[in-house]
Amino acid sequence: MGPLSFPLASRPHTPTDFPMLWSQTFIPTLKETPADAEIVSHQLLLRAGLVRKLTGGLYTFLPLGLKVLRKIEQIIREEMNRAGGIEVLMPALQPIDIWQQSGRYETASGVLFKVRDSARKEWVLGPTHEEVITSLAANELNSYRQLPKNFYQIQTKFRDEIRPRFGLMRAKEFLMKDAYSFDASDAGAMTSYHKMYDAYTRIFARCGLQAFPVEADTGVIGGNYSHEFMVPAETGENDVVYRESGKYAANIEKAVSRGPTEATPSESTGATPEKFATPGVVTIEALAAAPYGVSARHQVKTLVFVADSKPILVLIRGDDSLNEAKLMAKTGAVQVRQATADEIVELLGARPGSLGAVNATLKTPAVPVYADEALRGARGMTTGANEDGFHLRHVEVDRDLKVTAWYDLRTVKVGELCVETAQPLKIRRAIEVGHVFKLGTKYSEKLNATFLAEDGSRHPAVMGCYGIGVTRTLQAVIEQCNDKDGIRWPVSVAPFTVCITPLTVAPESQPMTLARELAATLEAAGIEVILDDRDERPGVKFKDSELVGFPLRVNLGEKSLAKGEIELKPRGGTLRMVPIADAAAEVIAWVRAESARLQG
RNA sequence: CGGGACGUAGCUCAGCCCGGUAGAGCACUUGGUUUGGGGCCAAGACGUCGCAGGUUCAAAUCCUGUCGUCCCGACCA
Repeated sequence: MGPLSFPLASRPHTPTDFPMLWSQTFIPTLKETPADAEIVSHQLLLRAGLVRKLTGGLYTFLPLGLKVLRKIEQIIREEMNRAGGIEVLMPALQPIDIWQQSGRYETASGVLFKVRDSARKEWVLGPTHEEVITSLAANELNSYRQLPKNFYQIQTKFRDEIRPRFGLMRAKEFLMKDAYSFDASDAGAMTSYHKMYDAYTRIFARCGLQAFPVEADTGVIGGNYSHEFMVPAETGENDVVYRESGKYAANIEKAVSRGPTEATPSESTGATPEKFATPGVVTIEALAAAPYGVSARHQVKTLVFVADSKPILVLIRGDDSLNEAKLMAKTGAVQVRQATADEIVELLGARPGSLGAVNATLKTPAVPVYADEALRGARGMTTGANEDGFHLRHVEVDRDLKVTAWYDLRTVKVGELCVETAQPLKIRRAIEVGHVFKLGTKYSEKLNATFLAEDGSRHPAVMGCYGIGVTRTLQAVIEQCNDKDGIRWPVSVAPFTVCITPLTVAPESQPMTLARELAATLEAAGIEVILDDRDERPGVKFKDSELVGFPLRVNLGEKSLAKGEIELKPRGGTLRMVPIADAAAEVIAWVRAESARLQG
């Protein structure tokens, strides 16, 4: 210790701070499953004493939950830094003017938490930070020489979720890593995008998560450069369309196929549209049933939407369902909602169930009609007559309807064929843990984030944004790594790697003495240890350590110690006896091997 | 915002239909016993039955309202 060494108010842990004693921290495990937790990861979050609910969508992180969160954060930091990210921290409280400038004060109003200060001035709690970072860039990034830059932060986000659910999965307040790249060119933006894509792949692998990139909806911004990182799980809120063998995978909002498995009728009868009575028939199913027997495939479903305040008609084959994300993306509409019954009657003169777009039956021929590609060339179709209780048959779409534009608007179904390979597609549920998105110049233009190029010309920076739900990732790990006994943490994110469990805890007893020595040795080797010093029966300690999910438990009991042995019990693995003298080395070797498996 | 379910001890729940002294298990406290997979025995503490109003001699129980929670849907940068 040199003359400049002095005790710091806050110093790193020293061996005297260790080991962490179970009795000295706070791990309130629950034997029974809390009634308001539906999915296994939410139940285990509560049962293992990681979090407690304050109220719907708001959670307190207890010591163990916080430790896991910090470990995930650290993995994210390391990989973001490795990929050239620069860490910053932006305010959660934001002025509304930048939101008005970007246009999202209106379009995002559904999720914006708004607050007022004592002067009654309005502010928003940030659900995301494009506006803030772009304001910074507008002031600070003025030359192509400063580009590219990729700023990131790990920070609390606020979203006024209509229905928070599943614990941390969808919360009103949650921890997010968000990053924003600024490039001088489109090509540069693509490079930044791919760097983040690769970083995300490594991050989730290091967290022990099986997460897969899938093509994602790009909404009004368009383009093909958006991927979501998905963790397969039945409890997820997303549907992913994928090909068993091969690379294609897409969010169902974006997914495409070669079309319906059964062809659209195209044989002409030569007949012209004929009105027939269908009293009380207001569903596809009813028209398909006796006595009408018009199969769903032979029907044209007519939907009325209000897109950016203007009514539109959307046509889908009767057995298909509309994909609203596609509708918004293809029409460029920012806000789309289904028309109300009153609006529909006003527009078409009939109530839902008898609607159609046959030109001759439209009161207002000027209303735009968007039709799904599957209806191209359709003949012999049946659709509503725009008169309650009547339908039209012998409808030929090309002849009888005026379609403003044809788009792919239908939702892909299981078994349809991959566009590229013609192999059948499958669908499964998944949890979205990350999203990479090439933004282009939408925000840099609106918030004036421009730079001077080498030739003196001024351009908006080309942006990308990249998010990881940190708290959601934590829960996704639990959702993927558990069994009937509890959580099975990957070593990389486990709150403690090793749980040392002396079966008698008298201070001078052999199990406790050896436990302390082993803990010190392991800590010196950089392994995080918790020592279960509680005076509980072995069964209680075993159950608790398995519920919480420490990767390796080391049992020190008088019986095996008498035989010169210590027991190693990997979580979910088999018990192994090792000589006392070899125990530390065996544990270190085990932890190194496990850690190596998770290095991305 | 629509549909459904539920609010009783720290937790899981019974009691409610058919109104009449507030219950069980787990957890907690004390004592004893036990000690390699959530022990056993005994004693104890813990409740304005979510809240407000109404009906009634009498309300956890019936009625109305309200707040909260969970699920399905709508919504979701």
